[in-house]
Amino acid sequence: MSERVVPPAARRRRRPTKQGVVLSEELIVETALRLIEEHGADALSVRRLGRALGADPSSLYRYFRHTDDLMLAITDELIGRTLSTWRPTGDWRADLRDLGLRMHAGALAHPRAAVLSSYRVTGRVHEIQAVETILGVLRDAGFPDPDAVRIYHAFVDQALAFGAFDSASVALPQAAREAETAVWRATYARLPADTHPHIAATAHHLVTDMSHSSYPAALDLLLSAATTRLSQTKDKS
Amino acid sequence: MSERVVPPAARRRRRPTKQGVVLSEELIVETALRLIEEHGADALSVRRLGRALGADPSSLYRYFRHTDDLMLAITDELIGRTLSTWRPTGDWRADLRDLGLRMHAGALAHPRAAVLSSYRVTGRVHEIQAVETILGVLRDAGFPDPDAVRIYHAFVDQALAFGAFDSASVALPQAAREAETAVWRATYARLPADTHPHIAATAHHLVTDMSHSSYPAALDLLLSAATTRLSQTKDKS
DNA sequence: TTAACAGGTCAACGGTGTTGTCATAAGGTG
DNA sequence: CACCTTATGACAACACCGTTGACCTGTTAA
Repeated sequence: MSERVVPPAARRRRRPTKQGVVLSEELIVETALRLIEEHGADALSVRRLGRALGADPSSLYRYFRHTDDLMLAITDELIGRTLSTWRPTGDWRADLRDLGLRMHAGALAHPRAAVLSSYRVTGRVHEIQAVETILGVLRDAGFPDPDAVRIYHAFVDQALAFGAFDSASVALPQAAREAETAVWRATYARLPADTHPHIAATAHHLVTDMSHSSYPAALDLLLSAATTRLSQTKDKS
Repeated sequence: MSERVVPPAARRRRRPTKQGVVLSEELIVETALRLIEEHGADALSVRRLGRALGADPSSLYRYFRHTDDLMLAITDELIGRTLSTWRPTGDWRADLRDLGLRMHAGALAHPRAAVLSSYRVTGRVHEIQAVETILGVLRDAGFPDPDAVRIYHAFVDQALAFGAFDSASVALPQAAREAETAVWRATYARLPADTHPHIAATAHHLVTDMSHSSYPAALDLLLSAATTRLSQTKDKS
């Protein structure tokens, strides 16, 4: 029992399950994603996944050591989908802006999966490819290695963190989501100026601004700070 | 059974449990927090909490409708603690930096609660107080209202998003957490330079940098971009 | 042709949140 | 003081969960 998972390359004996399904890593990941999107993050359990696949739950342990392994495979699949259509143009700032917005949009397209997976380090192919590409964009732009790594880290984490953060709102039950947007109109917009002068003075801006994601603004702030830093670096040399 | 939770004000008959403990909402929240701190994030379950309190698990349902209710009560307690000791000094940039770091640290101190609650808008007193204060800091610094709101939004969401993001790693089962840090050493640091030149060139920086939170760096980038914007605004007037 | 074994199934273990039911002691009332 | 109401704790049960050891069988390579 010490090792029941066989590397994908060595898989050959593809016996169908009792219900006639031929399992594979891809099929399992695909089905898991569908399950999450259709029935919520809580719907993902080994038993339910087995049922959805037409296989005994324990069969899945031939493909994944534990649930966490499966989660990582799902995550990597999502990273791959996000990057598959992105191509850097040579303008580092525009490229990173585009990529950041894509990552954010990608998370929002699969909010329930994003909430579970955004913070994981997979060490799988798609992730490695992404790291290499982004680092390349920054180093080619002229950032010294320590800056490149620091900005890479902040950039990626910001995109992932906001992706998960905004996904969490989207994944909320509809009633709860509506209740939260109502708070800005019903509570904040009605605070009297004598007790809460700053909120009262900006109430109009708050109501319109708080209903959107702040990620684009945060991303632009990060990129403009990076631009400033790069020009300072070039002045010195 | 439609309503087994009695509002705190109406509680009078404080009968002790079999083991002699007198339950209360405060005691339960306190014990839950202690449990998380002492035995890790996974240690919080209704059954374990009941055991720690010396009460039957089902007794807790007299105080909280479900575990999520308990989670929110814990979160509310934490928000209060985080803000209670912070006082703005008049230096807007230093004040926001301090507050951001406090919010982030507060989340990390109770990761399991942070993950579940960071993205919620409560509209309660502590939250309103925080909004008013932060907006005041920005407007007093000289930011025009639209900028103040935009920067406020980005600042708060970034602190909360990174708080939840970094908490998620901390809340991971220990084995998974160790596996992730190992990935940087075992996988990324060993990629050959001919296939992954940028990773290979910065491997040393990656290994040291990726094991820390990037929030302080992201926070500084945001604040320095805001500073630049403020000076541009002042030039025009 | 046959032997090895990958990959499926089955049953079980110890955990989880949650609820219906019951017992009882606390507290108000006369 | 005695009585009645009921808040609140305890118990048992339900339906799940992830995971594993043992078993069985069809596929494949020799």
